[in-house]
Order: sequence, then structure tokens, then C-alpha cells
Amino acid sequence: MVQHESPPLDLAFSALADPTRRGILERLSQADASVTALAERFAMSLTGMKKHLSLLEEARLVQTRKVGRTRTCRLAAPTFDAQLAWMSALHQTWAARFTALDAVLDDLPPPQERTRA
Amino acid sequence: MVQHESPPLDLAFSALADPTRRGILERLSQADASVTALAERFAMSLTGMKKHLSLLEEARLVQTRKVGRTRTCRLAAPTFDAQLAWMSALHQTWAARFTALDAVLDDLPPPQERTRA
DNA sequence: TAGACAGTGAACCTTATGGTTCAGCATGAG
DNA sequence: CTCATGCTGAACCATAAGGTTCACTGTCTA
Repeated sequence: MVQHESPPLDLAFSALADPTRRGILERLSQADASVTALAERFAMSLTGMKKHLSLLEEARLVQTRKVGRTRTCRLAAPTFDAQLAWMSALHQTWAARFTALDAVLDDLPPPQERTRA
Repeated sequence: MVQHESPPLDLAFSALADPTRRGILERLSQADASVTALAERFAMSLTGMKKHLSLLEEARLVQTRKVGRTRTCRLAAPTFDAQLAWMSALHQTWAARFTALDAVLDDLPPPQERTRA
């Protein structure tokens, strides 16, 4: 497979691709939480949760800090920028194409109707 | 592992997580293309490309149509809605806590720009 | 000081993913 | 009709991903 590159976009999108991780983000959007709390909430082992959190942290979607023996997790703020920018760029393109080309492509006549012209 | 659910968000985000697939979308944003053309462009087998395209199609990011023996691929339009909504919802939460990212979302074109006749 | 508690890390298991090759199967051009 | 072209599908392979358990470290607390 050789996934040679893993730029921010890869990290962020694939972090977001997992429903559990999206759940974690939603949960954290309500309140900060410890690893244990999250593990309980999502019914998985501490270790499993830790892995998710590591990914989320690497993708800069979550920020954690360990005080004493408990690690507290919170949402990291300015993180969707790259994704939004990317999606937005593609979206722009659509807008352009729709106004111009869309009607033609969308309503492309069925093959047998192409006799005239 | 048992990935029991695979709702639109999963599909879309994980489709977007792969750099090749993002590349395909970018390429298609410039012009429609056949499977062969895409496979050549991304230096992979037809079959490999087909798999990517199937995923993209299932995620409703790409639309294909076969005419004769060639299948033409084009961007599908109104597809980031769910993701934008989700991210935006999370972002709302931040807004209460931080106040940074608003500009990005504001710059975004309205998700439903498909007002074509 | 003795546990208990919170988190880590290594090893492992199973399934998913990204890719390949090879063998078809329609379709279009001579 | 024949053959090249364009795509499909099945089988396979290596690695990544999502999870587990078990052993361990560090930190409270009684």
C-alpha cells in the first residue's frame, strides 16, 4: 500500500472518517473529559480509546494535557481550516460548471435521440 | 472490528481521506474523464482506479455513466452538505468557547448552490 | 507504605484497504 | 468476421486500522 505521505488533509479526513472518533469530538464539544470517561462512554478499553485520542491529537482535532495521573481531553480549535478550504475550492468549481455546462451534460439526450443535429 | 454502520458521513469522509481520491476529484473538477484516462493519470491499473471510482460513487462524490464501452466520470454536485453541516455544528460549539474560525465558514459558498433551472 | 487508580506500551487478532494480475465480456473499427 | 479497446470481476497479497489483553509505570489516598 505504501501510504508515503500523510499531510494534514489525510490525517484530518481519516480521523473524521471513523464514527467513534466523530462521537468523541461531539462528546468533547459538550465538556472536556478524561480518557477513562471517554472509554466508558464508548464502551471500549482504555487502550483502544487511547489510540483514537492519539489519532485525533495527531490530526490536531483534540488537545490533551496530563495532570497528575489523569489526562484531560478537550477540543482543539482551529482545525477544520484545511478541509474547509479544500472542499470549498471544489465547491467553487461546481458553481462555475453548473452555471455553464450543467444543463448540457445533465440532460444529455439519450443515444437514439441524437439523430438530428 | 465490525464496522456495523456506514452512513453518508463515514463514506464521504473516508472517501476524502485518500490522497489519490482527492486527486481524482480535483482532476474531475477540471474536466470529465474516462476510467482509462484517470488510471493513466494516476499511474495505476484500470481495476485499481475502478475501485476508487466505485467508492467515490458510493459516497456520491462522483457520478459516472457508461456510453458504449467507455465510462465517463464527472463530479457529483451537492455532496459536501452533510460534512459541512457536521463540521459546522461542531464549529458552533467552538464559537461559544473560542471565536477564531468564523471567517473560514463565512467565506464558504452556501452549501446548496444548485439553483440551476 | 500499601493498595487502588489512571494511563501507557507491546503483542496480538481480525477485518478493511489499496493495490495487483489474469481472465472475461461488450463494443467499435477494419 | 476479427481483432483491438475499455471496462469488469474474481482472486490474491501486503499493510493499515480498530480492537483486545496483559504487564507495567506513575500518582493519589488511606
